[in-house]
Amino acid sequence: MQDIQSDFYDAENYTPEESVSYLMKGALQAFYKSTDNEMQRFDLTGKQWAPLLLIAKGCCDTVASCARASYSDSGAMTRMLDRLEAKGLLRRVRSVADRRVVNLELTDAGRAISQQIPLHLVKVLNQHLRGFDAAELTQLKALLRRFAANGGDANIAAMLTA
Amino acid sequence: MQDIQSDFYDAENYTPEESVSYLMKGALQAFYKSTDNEMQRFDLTGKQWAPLLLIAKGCCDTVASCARASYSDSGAMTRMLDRLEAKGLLRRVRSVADRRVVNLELTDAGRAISQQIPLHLVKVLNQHLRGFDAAELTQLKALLRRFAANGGDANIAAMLTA
DNA sequence: TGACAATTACTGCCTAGGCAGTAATATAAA
DNA sequence: TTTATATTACTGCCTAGGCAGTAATTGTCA
Repeated sequence: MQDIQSDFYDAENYTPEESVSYLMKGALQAFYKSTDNEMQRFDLTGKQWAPLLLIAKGCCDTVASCARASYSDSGAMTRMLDRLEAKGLLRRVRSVADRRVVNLELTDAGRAISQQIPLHLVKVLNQHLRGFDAAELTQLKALLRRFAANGGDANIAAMLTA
Repeated sequence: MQDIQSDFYDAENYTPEESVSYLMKGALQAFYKSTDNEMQRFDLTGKQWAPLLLIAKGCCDTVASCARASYSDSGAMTRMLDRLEAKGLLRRVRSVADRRVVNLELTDAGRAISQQIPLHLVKVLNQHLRGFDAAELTQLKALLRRFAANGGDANIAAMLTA
């Protein structure tokens, strides 16, 4: 069984400016800067809106499921939810069906903000996609999905439990 | 002057799974997981190799320039360099030409490791690029550059001083 | 020259996340 | 039922980074 794939990068000629991971970091950094500016109106940081939106969209309703949806872990998510709970945007409700589980519910204030978030989030996304055509966006999303899926065993395991 | 660009995302139909930023976060997260595994042999985390490589490649030689090259700030870079200095991989040398500046030099140990880093870094990159063809990689890099460049004024200002 | 602005490295205080545990609970296998 | 395994939320300890402020130094310009 022979190797049919080509190697794009080699150690001798590596430069950060041509590294796809370096460019990806720059792109995501720019996006976070933009969301941070945009979400200041809600007294939210550039990352705190994400769990709120995931909960509001029904993508997750427990600490563990929110952590998985955020590519994070339950420890980090516990503390993020502490901050959001301290701001009065959500509350923890111990599940009666499974007493290990803490169910997450948005408060009225959290729901009010969550309804506004997509408006400003899509504004940022569209801003960063200025000059793109539909095919380019589709292509970018597909390439990112393939890049992520090509991880090691750890990532595959993470995907299986997601 | 009319708006000639189309909006790809709208608030009503937004879903995380189709969001390019969500996919980008997942892709970069997978990459950091891979580098973290790969750099354990050097007793380095998935992020500590980056400043070492930037210095070794001559991309930066002061705290401020390393911070800019890392999309970071001088405060965060000061502490990152503290950790690398504590590991004996680099040293700080006060500049005589400009006494505000601290020049960064790799130690022998730091140089030895830095020479090995590209080998393992390109292994990770090529792994995540499995199944890509050359055109797709070129396209991905170009799209990421455009996405990053479409930031707000803050990002433009950051680019001008970079 | 002297006043002012800019830059550099650093610090404190905060948000954010990874990892290895822990106790409580649930599930599966014996 | 008992035993073993898995899952959940959480905690402590660490790395990592953003932001505002500081003192020292340099550059600019009146």
